Amino acid sequence: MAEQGLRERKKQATRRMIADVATGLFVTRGFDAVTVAEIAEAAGVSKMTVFNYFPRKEDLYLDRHLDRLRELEAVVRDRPAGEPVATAMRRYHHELLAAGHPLSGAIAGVHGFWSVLQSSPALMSRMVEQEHEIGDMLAGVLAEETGDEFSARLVANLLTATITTIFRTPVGRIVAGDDVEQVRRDQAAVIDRAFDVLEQGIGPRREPLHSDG
Amino acid sequence: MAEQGLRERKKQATRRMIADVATGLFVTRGFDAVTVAEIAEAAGVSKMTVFNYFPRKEDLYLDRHLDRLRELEAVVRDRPAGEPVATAMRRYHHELLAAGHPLSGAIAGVHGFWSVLQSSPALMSRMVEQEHEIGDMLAGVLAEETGDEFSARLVANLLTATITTIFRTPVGRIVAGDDVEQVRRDQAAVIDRAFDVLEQGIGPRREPLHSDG
DNA sequence: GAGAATCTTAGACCGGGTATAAAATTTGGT
DNA sequence: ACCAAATTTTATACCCGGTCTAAGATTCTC
Repeated sequence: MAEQGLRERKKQATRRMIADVATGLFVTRGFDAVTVAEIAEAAGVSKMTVFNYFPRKEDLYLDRHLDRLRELEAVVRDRPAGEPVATAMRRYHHELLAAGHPLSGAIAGVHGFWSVLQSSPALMSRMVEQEHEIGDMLAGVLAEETGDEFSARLVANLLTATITTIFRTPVGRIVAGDDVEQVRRDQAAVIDRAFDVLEQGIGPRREPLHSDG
Repeated sequence: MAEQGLRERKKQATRRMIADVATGLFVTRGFDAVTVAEIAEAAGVSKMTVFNYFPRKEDLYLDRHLDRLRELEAVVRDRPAGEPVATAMRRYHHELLAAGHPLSGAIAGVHGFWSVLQSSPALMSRMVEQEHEIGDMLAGVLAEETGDEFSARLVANLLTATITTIFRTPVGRIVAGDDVEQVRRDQAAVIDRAFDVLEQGIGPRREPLHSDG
């Protein structure tokens, strides 16, 4: 997989070049105001070639999805034996945050990224679809582990809801104008509160096991 | 709101007529194979008029969404004071099931409905969007009640995930060929299991407070 | 270097969706 | 019952995303 031929290397380069050109146009003029024909021309390539690499226009902007999907899959698959999924996911999100990763949502750059996203319903819709794909992936992995199709689906959907909430909360605050540093500091608590609710449920809080109140 | 003029009554009739004609064409020939121009012609109306009533083609098929949204909102808003949201939602879904309502998902008709839905990515995508709108509505109502924006969002997303799981589980089974009566009998347990997980979380099961076996 | 396999291209084409301005219809007042 | 204003419907032209096709260019394999 390391030693690729010239053809494969050219393809990867072309793919990245097209996505970069497109993203540049999107951030300066907005998603809807840029046509695929324009992108093709600016990238020195034909319209068909653009669609060759990116089946939908939206994929030109949301091209990191596959990487993220695979990473989340690895988080679940490679967790220590016996560890609950939620625990692994919680740890992973704390790591993302500590590393200042864009997907933590608590970073200055999200402003530009998100404003383009928000400006186009098609783009938002595609992102929701991608979140849904994450849910499908999780459901598949969990079903493999436990054999219980229904529980897997349920837990996967709850997990996905938690993850998207964790991501969108800081993004929303930063777009709303909150101080990025402050958002970043708060984010660890956001992660923990979200996973606490996921693990313990939204029902009325139960008294501790050996009640002494 | 009861006594409408002639104009308003005609509009409602036209709207329903167009949706019915469209649905008829969709179920016999598939969503993608029917063009909006065809629908307009079959309904004896111009293409522009179709788009006047239904902004997107997908809305011609998923035209019950607004009703459902308002009903779910009423479930939350009109629940007895002090009752947890999850309790109200659980009760509502049991009622849907007992009434044999299509939105319970456990009814013979879903087969046709769902196969059309599945045949078109655009339709599926639109439905996911609608589920998302339910989440937004719930988040809004809960935020009004508690004032805690973040918790509201989180709970709303978890609730939405639960609801969609409850709906899709029987639909999936019926489409897969399971006996409808059996699915219907199982559905009450599905609802309870789902809400139990929502209320108590996916974490390791805590021992009951005063264990009595 | 030849031929097979693959990638790119031009160009025509389809269908969803919008814009515009004119024609038809309902409304309310008299 | 008629007229004028408001609203709805219509025809038409148009844009853009996306697909199809067949031919041309490039890379691979032997």
